[in-house]
Amino acid sequence: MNYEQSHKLILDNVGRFIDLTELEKRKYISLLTRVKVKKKSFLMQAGETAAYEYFITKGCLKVYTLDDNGAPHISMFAIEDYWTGDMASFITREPTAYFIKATEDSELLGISRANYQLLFQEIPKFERFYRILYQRSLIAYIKRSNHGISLSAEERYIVFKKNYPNLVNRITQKDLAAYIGITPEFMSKIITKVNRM
Amino acid sequence: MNYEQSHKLILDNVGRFIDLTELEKRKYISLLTRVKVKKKSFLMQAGETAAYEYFITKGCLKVYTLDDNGAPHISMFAIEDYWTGDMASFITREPTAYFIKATEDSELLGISRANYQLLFQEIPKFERFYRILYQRSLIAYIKRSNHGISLSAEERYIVFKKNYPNLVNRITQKDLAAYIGITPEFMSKIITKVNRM
DNA sequence: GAAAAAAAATGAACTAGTTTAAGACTTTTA
DNA sequence: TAAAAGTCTTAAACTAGTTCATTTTTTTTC
Repeated sequence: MNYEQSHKLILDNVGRFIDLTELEKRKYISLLTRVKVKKKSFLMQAGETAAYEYFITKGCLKVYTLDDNGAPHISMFAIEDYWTGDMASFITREPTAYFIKATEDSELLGISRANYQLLFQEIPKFERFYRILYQRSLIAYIKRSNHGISLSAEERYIVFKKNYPNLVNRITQKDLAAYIGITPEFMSKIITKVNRM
Repeated sequence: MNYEQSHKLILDNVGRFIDLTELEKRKYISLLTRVKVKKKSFLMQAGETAAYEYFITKGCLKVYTLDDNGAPHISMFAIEDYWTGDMASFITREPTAYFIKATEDSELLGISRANYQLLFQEIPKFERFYRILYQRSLIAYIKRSNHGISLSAEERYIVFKKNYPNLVNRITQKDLAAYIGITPEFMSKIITKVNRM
């Protein structure tokens, strides 16, 4: 994927909520850093401070923590046209607890902490963009945090499959289990059962 | 609680992220509606469209859904100095799935959908206020949605008690169970066990 | 302040999800 | 392209959390 294509993708994404002039578009693009991550390599590791927030132009990554027993808990899969990073660490500068690892060869556009602040000074419209982006993410997370607590594992799997039908085929069952919050063994049973229905 | 006190509370809350002139403060206050809710009565019920977003100046409310079996799942407790409502319904105008019920006599300041939009036109600084408010809420919800999936009920209780030490004594064990995502019977066992430790 | 209603505690029988282990299948790497 | 490493499946024994039923304690209401 070339520069022009990836810039078009991010400008389209931003364009859903705010209108930018040509000059503003060029200014915005100039604040972004292009990043490539090979499959199985890390974009971020626990202990680091998150220096960037990322927009994915190609590929797929998993964002996860390791619990006290060393078991992974995936908090999101990030694919093309999605944003990722650890916002808590990005904002507070405290070390992150997350790993972000590419599950496919991926390409991203990153914005550094300094440029993120600069962006609001130079193009205040971006306060609105992020206000709306965070508002929508919040709605999605409120739903997910309720589902996590009130649905059974089987129901969580059915909801995930319905919401992200394409993603199911791009990730391993093991990773899906770490996202749903169950063991790979039980994930295998659920999939067998649900497909039989 | 009189008008002046409740206005001071909300202006202090807003003042954490943006600075307003006296004129802007008066303008903002003029866009708000004062609401009182008696203990056990509803601020919102499933099926309605959320017409307001609320700031609580006094009291405590629970935000919950009822599942297919009629069992309640509490998604948040809202107390003084917190914001509540159903943002999804407020934004999309779709009917809400939530009930919001006062667990104590409560007082709130509401902003209507029309005034919320007007606010951004009249005082664009509020894009920034909400950008930061939503960003922080998002960080909290990401954490909660991960905890819901990766921690045991006992751990979720310990985390809740640590994060909201005062709230624990203001709500019933039954409501806490509906928040933690377990039965009241198991909640009772966990509390007995944790207090024994 | 007595009666009624709701919340909390306890226990026994049950179910959803875990653990451990082993074999079959797939993907990666040299 | 063979070997190694990782993923998926299956099954038996286990644990966290549920369900149902009963009693005690606390709160609400008139």
